[in-house]
Amino acid sequence: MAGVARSRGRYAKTADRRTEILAATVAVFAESGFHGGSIREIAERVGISQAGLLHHFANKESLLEAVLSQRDALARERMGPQLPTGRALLSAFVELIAYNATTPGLVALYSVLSGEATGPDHPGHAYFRGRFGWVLDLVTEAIRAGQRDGEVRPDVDPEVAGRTIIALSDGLQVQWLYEDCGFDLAGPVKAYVESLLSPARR
Amino acid sequence: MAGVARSRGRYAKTADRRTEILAATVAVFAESGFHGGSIREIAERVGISQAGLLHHFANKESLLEAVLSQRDALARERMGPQLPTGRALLSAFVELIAYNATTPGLVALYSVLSGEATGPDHPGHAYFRGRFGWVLDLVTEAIRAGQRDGEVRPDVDPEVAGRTIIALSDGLQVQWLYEDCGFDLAGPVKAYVESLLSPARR
DNA sequence: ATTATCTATAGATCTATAGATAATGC
DNA sequence: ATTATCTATAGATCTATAGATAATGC
Repeated sequence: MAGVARSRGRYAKTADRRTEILAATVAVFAESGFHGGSIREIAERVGISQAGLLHHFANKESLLEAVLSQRDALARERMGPQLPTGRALLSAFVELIAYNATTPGLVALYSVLSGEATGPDHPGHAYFRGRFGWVLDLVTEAIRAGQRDGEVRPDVDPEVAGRTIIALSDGLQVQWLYEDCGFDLAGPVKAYVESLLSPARR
Repeated sequence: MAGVARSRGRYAKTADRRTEILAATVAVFAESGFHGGSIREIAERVGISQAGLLHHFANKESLLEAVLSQRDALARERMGPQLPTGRALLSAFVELIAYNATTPGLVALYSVLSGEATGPDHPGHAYFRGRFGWVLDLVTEAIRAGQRDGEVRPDVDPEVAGRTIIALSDGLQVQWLYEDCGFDLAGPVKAYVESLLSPARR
């Protein structure tokens, strides 16, 4: 369409500013949740005014979306371009939990928001619902593949074991936060995953 | 002390009113969390004014305390006066999860609040921290007792397995809420607990 | 006479916008 | 000239209190 002004684009410092804002958002939502945390608090930590922050993110929900998709991008980056399956995916899952233990802030963000967003009216509800769906499919399918290849014991129910791995990981992270990161987060997940493997392959 | 007026006590209807208020509080906190839910919303569901509600509970934190201790009282009532140990306690734990599946509102209350209260400044933080502590002790000790009696496999690490049972239960409840109660909540817990038992005793 | 409940409101947030000023970069 | 940031503030909550009225029960 004619008449649509082309914008000059963001200044050089903007990318860093947005990164600072997202880091503060993670911290505030991780401590207080979406409802409990305020834009003002986030702005204060960044050292700018609340209105200044809203120049970069239109509203509170944009902050939530940005913080959730940033977390996904980071995880995807860690996992590489294509996901493994079978036993290799289960190992990658365990390693991801071990990696999570190095970023307690992100663990808190995930635990607080996934609990808070359980209600259907929460702005993060659809995100987590979708996430639980595809993660379960991914893990369940990996177990099936592992069974076809003889890596995973044939008497394992793929869906039950898939749910167990995910629930165990999520539940442990909450425990870990209440215990001030005082135990090996990945240990129990590793132990459970190993119990699924065929004896010969362990 | 002299001069302390003795109060007449509550009216007959008060107990019921308080029960109604607590039921609405469970529903509201379960949907929106402590920060996201408002006293006004609770009062509205009961059909009284907000100030009328605050005649029965001094403030928002009192509502939280009341709702948490009510949940504990209910669980204690279900478990009976003295707790079992060993294999019997593990079975009781599985049955408790199966019972939880009949009260989705309480499951949501617990999941939302335990996630939200992960931050040390949340008014429910101390409660959940304490709760995670004693539940872990209880389950870990039961596994040790089970091993002494030959009910539980000797190669099981009691603390790791204890954490696993608790994390699995908590994580499953969150999954279950996102999937609209669409799977057998206790199933995976039962399967895991059985995997801990000595082969001869299964 | 005491408890239960209501209306009204103070005081504290909190989100988001309007409009002005400062900084950046074509 | 456009972007970034600020101050000021509107408008919507939300919690909790003050003080009045209605209901209950000694």
